[in-house]
Amino acid sequence: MARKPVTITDVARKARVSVSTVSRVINNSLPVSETLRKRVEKAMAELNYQPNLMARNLRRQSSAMIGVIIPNIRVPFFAEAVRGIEDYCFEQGFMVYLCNSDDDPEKEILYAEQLHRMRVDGVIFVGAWGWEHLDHVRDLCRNDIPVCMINRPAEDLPVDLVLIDRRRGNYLATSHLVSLGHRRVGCIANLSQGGVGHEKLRGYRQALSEAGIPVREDMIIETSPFLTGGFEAAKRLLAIPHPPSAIFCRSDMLAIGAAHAAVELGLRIPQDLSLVGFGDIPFAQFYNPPLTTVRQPQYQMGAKAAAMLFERMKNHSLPQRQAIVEPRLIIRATTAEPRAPS
Amino acid sequence: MARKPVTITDVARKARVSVSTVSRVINNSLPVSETLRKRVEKAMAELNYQPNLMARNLRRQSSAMIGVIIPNIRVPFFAEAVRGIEDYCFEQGFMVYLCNSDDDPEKEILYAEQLHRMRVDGVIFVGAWGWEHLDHVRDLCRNDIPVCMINRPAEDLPVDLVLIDRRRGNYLATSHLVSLGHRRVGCIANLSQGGVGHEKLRGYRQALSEAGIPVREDMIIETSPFLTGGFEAAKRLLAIPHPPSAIFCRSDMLAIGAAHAAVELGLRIPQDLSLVGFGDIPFAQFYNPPLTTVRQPQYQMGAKAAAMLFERMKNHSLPQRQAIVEPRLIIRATTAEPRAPS
DNA sequence: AACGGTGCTGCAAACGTTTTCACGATTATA
DNA sequence: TATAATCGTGAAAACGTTTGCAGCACCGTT
Repeated sequence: MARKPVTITDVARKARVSVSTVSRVINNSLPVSETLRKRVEKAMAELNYQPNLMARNLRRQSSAMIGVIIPNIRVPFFAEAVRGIEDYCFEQGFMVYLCNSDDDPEKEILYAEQLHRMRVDGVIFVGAWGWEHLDHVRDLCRNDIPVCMINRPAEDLPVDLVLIDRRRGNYLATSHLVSLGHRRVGCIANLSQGGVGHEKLRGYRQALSEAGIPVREDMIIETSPFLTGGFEAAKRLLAIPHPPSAIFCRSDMLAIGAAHAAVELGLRIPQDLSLVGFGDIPFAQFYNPPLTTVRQPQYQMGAKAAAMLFERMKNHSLPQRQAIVEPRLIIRATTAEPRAPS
Repeated sequence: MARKPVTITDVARKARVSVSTVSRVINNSLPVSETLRKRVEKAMAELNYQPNLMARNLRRQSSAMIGVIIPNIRVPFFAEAVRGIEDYCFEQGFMVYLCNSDDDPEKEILYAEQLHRMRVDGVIFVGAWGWEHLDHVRDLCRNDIPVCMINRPAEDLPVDLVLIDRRRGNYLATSHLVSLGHRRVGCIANLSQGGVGHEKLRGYRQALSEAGIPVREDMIIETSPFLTGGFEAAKRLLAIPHPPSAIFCRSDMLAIGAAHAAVELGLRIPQDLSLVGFGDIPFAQFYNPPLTTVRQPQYQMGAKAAAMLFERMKNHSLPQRQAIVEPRLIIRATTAEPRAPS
């Protein structure tokens, strides 16, 4: 029962060498004779010594740790991206500190500060929240902490960006629906993606316009980014007279929520209602029927972000860089021609 | 552009006081006159000072941080439990350090060591892996680091346990199926739950026995804990002559994978095949058709574990304690009477 | 035989905090 | 009026590492 944690000094004493020597064999930073090395290793093993990282990092002025701020780990997209980041960092011998902001700017700011206090070597923000709240990011930059963002704008700050071409994704999804013959296609978007104004849903609007279909604003609904959000939005959408025969949902979670609503209303998918999601989360393929969706290479985006962050950690004075990844339409079984072509 | 991070000394100099005074206003540990306090606060704000946690923790000999080791954040059950832990810790002003072991004992050991090196104030293990690999846990105990485990045995170590009554859950699920009239009830379990030997699936076996149905070992399949695992297992199960008319899956992920296999085989759910899962993850309710399952209060289990850990942190010499939570059967739409009663 | 490497080693100074201790000034008590 | 308690403050010693510097022994040159 070790009451007091064992320190490097204990090891040194036990091995009858100086602490410097112990330190050197731990990090093998400088050569040390075979005899002493053996003695030290033996002592470390016997004492079950684990170096104190707080002390080491304090001295080294670096934490070998990066912070990741996400809205919510429960959302599969974020979980996936996090794994991409993590796996990359793990290979580099870095650890990642994960923070759930719950889509709450207050919490995000709090965590950003906390990461600063921990003196992490870099921070990755993923998704949600937009340009309104950048002060805390600016603070990080001012303190020379490298930052990278996934799917999130950052004005002119010297931070790296990994983005999916959302407009193209929206376009792909919508034009798939109109090419099937749909004329009334609705859209469900979540609020936290920074507004739904004209320039935001451009891909959707463009696909409709190209087909000569006027955009109906009452068929565009904003909602919360969860299953229930999609559920409620779809209920509303399907309640209007001459409801849409197809709905494009800006995330798979929303699409699945919407599907649930449709089934509850006695509609069959895809015969009575076509649905396309966004993301291609693991569940999408296994949904019944399997979900047509726009694939977003989440894991890769995470890994890419980590890679860019590391580059910036090596050279702090890089200008802003962007990596834009291409979405891909995955046609499965929730889309079909409309029943009675309208 | 602050090249060198600002320290407490900088603040002290700027406010023309000693570092001790600054420290005291930060933590308000001791009274300090109004004038000085004002000066210090002003200086801190102007310099955008953030205390260095590595230094503080080193000095304080505590990190205000706990570690959580889970198999995989992508599995909704774990994500949910993590949130329970996190929210509790957040209230207590603690941070949590999250580690994905990927069900790899090597990685788990590595992370346990890392947490030890970081001198976290406690560790929570959740799920997976069993009694074979407890050495690293034992190490933590020996070094007086409090430990709590969720859904995982721990022999006689002085660690707290939060368990769901799995046997009862299995029993509930299976007897629901037999009470509907099913006589050929299969079972899909994941490997990592520590063997499937006789005592392990007791609830399932008991429910069958009570109904006078012999247990058929060829209708019990072990597989990987992912969607694909359930998919493949179900394919095998449904390929045997006189296949089961109902399958109990020991997790919702498995059940959804299995459902996918059934649909692919042209079977309708629940008419041709009844399915019950375990966990009641958020998706279960939104699956099509909504999944009958055994609810496991994941979030609460996480929160409970955190609470027990904190108690142990206050008093390190507690004996082992257990909290056992009750499962509940949630009947939805994937279970029905068998088509042709067999 | 004196000299410049070279290879290991230990001493001691950081790293940025918190906290014990002592000290002077003020106020309360005898 | 002396003495004791109280209050606010600063100096300095930790906390457990890493690392620059210096020393010492040994080696191979001149």
